[in-house]
Amino acid sequence: MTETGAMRPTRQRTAVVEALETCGEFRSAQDLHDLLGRRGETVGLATVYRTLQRLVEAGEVDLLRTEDGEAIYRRCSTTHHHHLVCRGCGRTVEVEGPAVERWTRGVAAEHGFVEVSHTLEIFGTCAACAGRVG
Amino acid sequence: MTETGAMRPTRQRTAVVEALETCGEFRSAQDLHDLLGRRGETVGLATVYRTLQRLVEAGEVDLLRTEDGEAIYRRCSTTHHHHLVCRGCGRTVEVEGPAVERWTRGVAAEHGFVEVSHTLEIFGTCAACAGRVG
DNA sequence: GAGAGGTTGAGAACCATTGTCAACTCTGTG
DNA sequence: CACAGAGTTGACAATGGTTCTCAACCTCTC
Repeated sequence: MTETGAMRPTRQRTAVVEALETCGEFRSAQDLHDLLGRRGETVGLATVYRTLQRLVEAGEVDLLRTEDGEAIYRRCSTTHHHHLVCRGCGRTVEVEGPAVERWTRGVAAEHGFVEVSHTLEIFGTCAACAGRVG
Repeated sequence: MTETGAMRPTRQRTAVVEALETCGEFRSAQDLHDLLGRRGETVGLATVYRTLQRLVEAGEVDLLRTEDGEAIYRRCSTTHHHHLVCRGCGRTVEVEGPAVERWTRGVAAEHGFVEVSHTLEIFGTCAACAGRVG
């Protein structure tokens, strides 16, 4: 366990963060690993997973799951927000919904729940992808 | 493909549905398989998975994912709804939020997205569990 | 530049889930 | 009832994402 340990700056970590930075969309760990390989930056798959895990814990990266349970990651703003994600190309829009936040808190309180958290993601097909197919 | 094919009533399917019915909480396929085994109802694991899949497609069972991506299933009402789930005991409350539905559709439309779907789950600690600990 | 301890990577291990396929069960028909 | 045809089952293999293992390797400090 390295609860509070500093995260040493290594070539590999820099590479992973950079990869996340450049491709602004949600990507799986394996995608990022491939992407790094094609770029010439060899980083072990295990290291990619470990680094992403750390970043998620640190709140610097958002983690969500596709419909079949695969984990996908994205560099995001650190304020609380949700995502509108295109199923086709992965294009992502960060959205905020104060009303929704209020609603969830209200519902939870109404039923006597405390320590409330929630997940809310919107999936759809963006205009570009919808036009491309039929 | 059995798109519209009728679902034949078999001992195994009845058993799975009954198992879901009796334990009202979200359970993984493996849990249900074990549960059936202990009950004396032998049903193959593959069959449990297949049956659950069918039920989800038919909208008779709700599927959601734990934080580590495992699929869990629950017999639910067939109208569109979301869940307020207790982290401690798994107690589940079905909730509806017309305003949220409207909001998600609006946000999606605003960004030119079509074929929109969304996931929204609320996690918290219910009054009983909160009282029990600290 | 030596020591201590975090970090890496190749491959094995894990584990939920899905595929395979021969045997089996239903249901409708003659 | 026998029969055919189609859906269903289950033991087991195969997949595939993710984590573990552990010896070799960096980084930092003194």
